[in-house]
Amino acid sequence: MKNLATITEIAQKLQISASTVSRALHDHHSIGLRTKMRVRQLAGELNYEPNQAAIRFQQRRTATIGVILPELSESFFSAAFSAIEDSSFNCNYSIFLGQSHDSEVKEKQIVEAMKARRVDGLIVSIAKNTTNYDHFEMLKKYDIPVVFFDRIPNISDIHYVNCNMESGTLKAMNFLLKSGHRIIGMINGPENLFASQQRMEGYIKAMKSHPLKFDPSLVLSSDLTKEGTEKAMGQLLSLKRKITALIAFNDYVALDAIQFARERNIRINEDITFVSYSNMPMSYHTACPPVASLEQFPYQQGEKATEILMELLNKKESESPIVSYKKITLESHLAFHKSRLITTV
Amino acid sequence: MKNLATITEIAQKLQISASTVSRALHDHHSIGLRTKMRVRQLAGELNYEPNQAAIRFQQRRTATIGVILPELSESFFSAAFSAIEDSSFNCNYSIFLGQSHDSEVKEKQIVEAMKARRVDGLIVSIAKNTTNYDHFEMLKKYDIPVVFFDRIPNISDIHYVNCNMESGTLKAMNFLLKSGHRIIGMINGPENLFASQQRMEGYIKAMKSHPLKFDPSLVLSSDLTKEGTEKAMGQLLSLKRKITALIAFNDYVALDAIQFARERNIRINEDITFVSYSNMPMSYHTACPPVASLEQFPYQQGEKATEILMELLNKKESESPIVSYKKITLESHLAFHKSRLITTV
DNA sequence: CTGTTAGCGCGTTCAA
DNA sequence: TTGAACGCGCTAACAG
Repeated sequence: MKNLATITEIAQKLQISASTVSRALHDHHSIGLRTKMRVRQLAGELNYEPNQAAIRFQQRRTATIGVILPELSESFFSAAFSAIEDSSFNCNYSIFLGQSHDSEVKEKQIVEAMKARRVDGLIVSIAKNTTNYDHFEMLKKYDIPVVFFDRIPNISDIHYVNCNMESGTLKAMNFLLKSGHRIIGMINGPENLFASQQRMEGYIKAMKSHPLKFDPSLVLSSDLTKEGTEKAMGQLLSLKRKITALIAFNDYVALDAIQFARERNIRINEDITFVSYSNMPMSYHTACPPVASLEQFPYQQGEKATEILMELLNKKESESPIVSYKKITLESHLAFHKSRLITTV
Repeated sequence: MKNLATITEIAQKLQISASTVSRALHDHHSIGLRTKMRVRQLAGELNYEPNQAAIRFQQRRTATIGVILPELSESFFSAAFSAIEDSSFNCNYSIFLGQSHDSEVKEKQIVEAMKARRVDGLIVSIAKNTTNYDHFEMLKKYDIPVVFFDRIPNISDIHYVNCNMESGTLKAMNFLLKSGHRIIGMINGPENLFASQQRMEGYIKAMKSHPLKFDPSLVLSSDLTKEGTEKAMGQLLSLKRKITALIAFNDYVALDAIQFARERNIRINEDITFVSYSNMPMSYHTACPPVASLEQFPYQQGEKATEILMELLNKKESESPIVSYKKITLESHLAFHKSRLITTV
């Protein structure tokens, strides 16, 4: 059984030609019912399965998409991946997955590897420090479409899916402002991320529209490491203007900031109210979760990204030139942790 | 640039044969230095890259391994995957990843898809309810080696890497017994999992060797859902013999059990001391983590599994028959959460 | 309705 | 040191 049956083998045994067998198996209209039956019968007996390697080689497509993510251990990304996996499974696409671990160098290596593998298309959430996009631009020459999601480059000629972090931040800010907070700190992410820029804009707009003065010293940025967050938090706490609320780049940053604050005997969500992004499920079990977190719909983002990519791949087949870039932006929404049964502190 | 350069193209431009080009690029000894240089020069100019689809088709190998896991959102599995990814990247293998989401049906589908894709080998951690292993057995006929890790079937003719959960449980039990606990409950996992059976054995051995009577009513099993765990926990709490310690199948089960207990005003790690398995990093931020958790070394398991698979794939090439099954068992070790700075309750 | 032929890109004999 | 020929398994254009 080691040597799998081939179309030629079936053809020989049946004393017909390989192409007839091929057509029979594909239910081609011009094949006689009798022949079809015979072919299928034998194919079944021999346990025939098409050699996809041969087909893909011949068709010049791999029916494979590459997915590049920063970190699977972050629940946002594992959820997004699940969506991509499910969607592409339905379309009979397989997935090559690579983690950049937030390194631009690794990201480039993965892109190279995927290009060499001739993936049909790519779905990407960029590393936190990626500032140069040549490795993606280069793919255009090879006709490999790229769809970005969530962590998207701040350039215009790309396809993407993301969440509107500006309006999201506005929602978070309005909630805090309505609760009476006036001195609101922010630990933002790396400045090159579009999502960071949007958070900043949202922050500024909220302050100005209230209207309050925008104090730039209240907005710091973390490199998303524990140390980076602690440094930012330390700086914020040492300001003369004492913050009564803090917006953190995401739930992981919030966790680090909260722990840092607790170690300094700050009462979480009393002395300082915390709000963050990404609404990870684990927050439910966490000692002191932020009061609220902006839901960013990882599953939906993954689904949409796959959808767009599939569209692009179909267009490619029909040879019509790509006219425009697909851009989808979801509205995030503020999720409160009221469901928590356990109150701590 | 859409049409990539081929070996034939280079050959034509250089007025030599394709095979010469092929050999030149492979640094074959029998090619003249001059020809080699010319070929490489032009290959560089044309941005030639070998068409891996063609090569793999011709070599009858895909240089791809399939990885099947229950859930990427569990940190144990995302860590293990990272290891597999890193290791196989170094060996120039790509990875098809599929999540079973703990469904036996989905698992079978993925195996089918991977077989159709002709992966060279498979690394698998089985779904919690998988009791029938035919879909893996069947792969032997196709000469596709499978290496299991962590969640392994309880059958003998397989390759695997796992942690010794019997001795691990012994360690956990001895810790509890030394601390004075006599009535120790256990919420185990599904009984078909070998790891569950090992936990049970460890539990019994610890009790008997102490010596104490083994009370079967103290050991329940959860289907690993929140509801399943709560049901088990409810049953344990309603026993006449009141437990003072509990061993949970893993940190997620522990989280659910702990929350259930808190809702009933049980003081965690005072009224009941919790110990669990898998030592997930997030426990650090958790409201009431178990006192200790057995480290199961996901990264090492992933590494070892890949190593074994690579060995098998090399052997396959050299046509020597597989004589024995590779089995690696790591010793787990009890990790205490003393590093936690935050004490709750 | 079916067979013949050709070719996808590459590596690998065998011959020169 | 090089070239010609072949085949991997399949599909598709062309020819009956």
